Amino acid sequence: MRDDLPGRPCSVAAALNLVGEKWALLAVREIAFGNKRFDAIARNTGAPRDRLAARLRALQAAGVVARRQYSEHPPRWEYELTEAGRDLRAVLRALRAWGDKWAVETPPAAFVHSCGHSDLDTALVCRHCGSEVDPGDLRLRVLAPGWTREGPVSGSRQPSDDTGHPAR
Amino acid sequence: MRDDLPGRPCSVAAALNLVGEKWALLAVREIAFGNKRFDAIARNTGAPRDRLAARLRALQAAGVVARRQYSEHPPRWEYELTEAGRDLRAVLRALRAWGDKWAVETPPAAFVHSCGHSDLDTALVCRHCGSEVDPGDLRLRVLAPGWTREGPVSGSRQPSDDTGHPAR
DNA sequence: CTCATCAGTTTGACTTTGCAACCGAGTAAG
DNA sequence: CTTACTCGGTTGCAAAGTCAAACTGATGAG
Repeated sequence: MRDDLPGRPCSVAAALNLVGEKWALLAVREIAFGNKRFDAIARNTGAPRDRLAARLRALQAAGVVARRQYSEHPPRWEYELTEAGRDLRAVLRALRAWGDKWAVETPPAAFVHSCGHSDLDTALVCRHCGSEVDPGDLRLRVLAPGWTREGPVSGSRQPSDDTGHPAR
Repeated sequence: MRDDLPGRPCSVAAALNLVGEKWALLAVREIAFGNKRFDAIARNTGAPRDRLAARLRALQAAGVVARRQYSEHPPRWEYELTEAGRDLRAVLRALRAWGDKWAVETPPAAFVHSCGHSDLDTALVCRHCGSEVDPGDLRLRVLAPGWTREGPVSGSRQPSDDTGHPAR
């Protein structure tokens, strides 16, 4: 949507630009739980109703949720996740795992995998070599022109420094 | 830290309470990249310096980053990730994957796994049964008393409704 | 002496948020 | 018919958060 984000060009920043506002991910959480109606989302997230209305509109514009009328005569709407919204469940899983470990004493909810074990415990596996991924085995490659891992190349101005003469 | 969060008791909400403020995760991203100094973080995230200072203090209080003096005489500090901060890289990976797919045209950065392939592609595998986890195979179990997947049990007041007589 | 670096803080304008009340369409009870 | 209630929001306003730019203060380089 917006490309004029400050700082390093980054998918994380771009993602947060769409779903990083307060209450946005919690609204997605509730819809993913199957609570699709405005009142239920407001009650279960605790978000102020006006903020929630604004967030749901933004999420709709970002293509994360869709608004659907499920009753004509008492005019009623519900929100559902688009494919992009369903993909956000991976982000919610990561946040839940981190929060279970570092932000709460005892987990207020848990996932059960169909294999039967009552507590989901997962490993991240590289599809190419089949081995579990250790964060230390990852090397970042910066593809954005004018940027390195350390920052912008030697103080050059990013926006439209196409004058040809060296910066500074 | 804070338990008086509004809405459903949830590790996702608790996690966002600690790292969900604007710029917090981008600061963690930069520190994870090895850019530990205040100026580098400010430049590479684009965050206003006052906000960044506030976020770094909050992250320090949350135990996500640590502030270390690396030079005495020109008094200089650097930030580094604690174990909790390093665990946040999983959240950043999930956000990056989502952003790569849904928030940008072409990824501005990519991870290379030590196995040699230039683009990281991972699968989530259940440690118990060894098979890849399909989000549809997950069932949520709500453990928090007084709450179900749908919301609080029949309109009962959450805080200290231990009177014994039914609500409403 | 002057300029630059680093790590912030201060200032003042602006934007977002939270809260409570309200609204309108429709349903339900008396 | 009147009153009350549900759903899905909107409105008004004060408080809180955010922004960009300038400033501070310690130090070191030329």
